[in-house]
Amino acid sequence: MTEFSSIIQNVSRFITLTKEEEQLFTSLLRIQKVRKKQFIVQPEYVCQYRTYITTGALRSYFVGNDGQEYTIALAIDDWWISDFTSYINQEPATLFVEAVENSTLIQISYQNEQMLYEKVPKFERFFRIHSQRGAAAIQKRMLWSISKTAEERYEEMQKTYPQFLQRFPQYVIASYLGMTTQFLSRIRNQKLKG
Amino acid sequence: MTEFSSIIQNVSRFITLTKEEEQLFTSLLRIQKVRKKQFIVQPEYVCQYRTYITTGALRSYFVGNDGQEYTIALAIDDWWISDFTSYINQEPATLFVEAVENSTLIQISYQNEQMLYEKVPKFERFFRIHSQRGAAAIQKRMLWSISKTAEERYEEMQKTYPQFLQRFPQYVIASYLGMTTQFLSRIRNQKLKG
DNA sequence: CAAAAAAGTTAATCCGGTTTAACCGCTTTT
DNA sequence: AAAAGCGGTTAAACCGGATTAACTTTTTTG
Repeated sequence: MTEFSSIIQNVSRFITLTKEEEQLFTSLLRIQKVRKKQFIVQPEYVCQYRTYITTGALRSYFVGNDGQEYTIALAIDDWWISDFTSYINQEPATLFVEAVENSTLIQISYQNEQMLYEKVPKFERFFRIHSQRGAAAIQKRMLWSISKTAEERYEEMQKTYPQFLQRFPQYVIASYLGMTTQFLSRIRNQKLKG
Repeated sequence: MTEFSSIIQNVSRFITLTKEEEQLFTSLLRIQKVRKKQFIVQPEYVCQYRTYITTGALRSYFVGNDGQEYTIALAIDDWWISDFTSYINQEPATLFVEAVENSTLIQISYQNEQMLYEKVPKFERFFRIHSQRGAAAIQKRMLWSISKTAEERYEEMQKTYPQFLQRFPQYVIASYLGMTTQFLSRIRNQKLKG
């Protein structure tokens, strides 16, 4: 039972590791504590790490020319987060990734990930499956964002990720769901009444 | 120079294959010709194949309860397409995948793909990178769909994939861009004027 | 603990894009 | 060659959700 047991469990959903492989893997990781409101990725800097959340809550978001925030991803305990586009292409980020709560993270650097693939090729499989699932999730979200009303999107979130509604402030939820805080407030209110 | 040379080139962007590996790979593929308007995936049937387009044009789309079509993906020569969610989880599809032109496809079945991973683990890497890029592309599209106006989305498409505007009919483009054909028509018209 | 800043609510007004509907080519079918 | 069907255009009426703005509540900070 170490500080790495949760990430090893997470990885073990898709691949099986020997003790030696586990050790090699964890030797390439670093533990990072961040405080609420701290950024781990900022636009124009290359995203250096793939990040796993041991405990806490983070979000990634984009800021448009008009200053409006668009939340791309929400993540809590046992989820992964990053500006993946920046990370995989090792190019400047376009997103912020910000801690919404004080959090404990486990990170792997791009260099170490490449080394990991060489030494334990199984991880190609892990991240393949992980990326495929991620792509499916984003696609579903896109489909919802273009085909459902604001109210339906809110209801879906209530049903699928009720924990998120507790842990993220309203303005974050609203920007994740693609609506204004005012409109979200109206929806919540008329659901209480109606 | 075989019927498989284009797919091998495509795969060789990310991994290097020996002659034997190439042969093993192509032995697991099948070639499929489809005519315009034919479906290769339909809702409720499990998507059996990952599909590479040698030549032609296809699209995947979702039909809402109201009967409205939402185009998820457009693909032409040298692109991959599927209902990936259905394929990777081997669960019933929610999308249609339809040929927009007479097309020549190369397909790998789910079973054969698993066998390929066993015999040539490099393909884990290929599909990892492929999925990561796919996820990045969908994410960008989602960001555009929530943060840009209909006109900006059309202009972006004009800039990024001008070929698509030639090969897909207007109503497909409109549903890909998340607007009505009427509104797309208006945009195109007022851009001509001025 | 007070003051200031951030988060959330409520309501009036406004607008980007949909809906509805009529019409015009072009293909396809018979 | 007529009929039918599909893809595309145009325009009026309409609506979901944004904008603006004033206010209340909660959280953060000195």
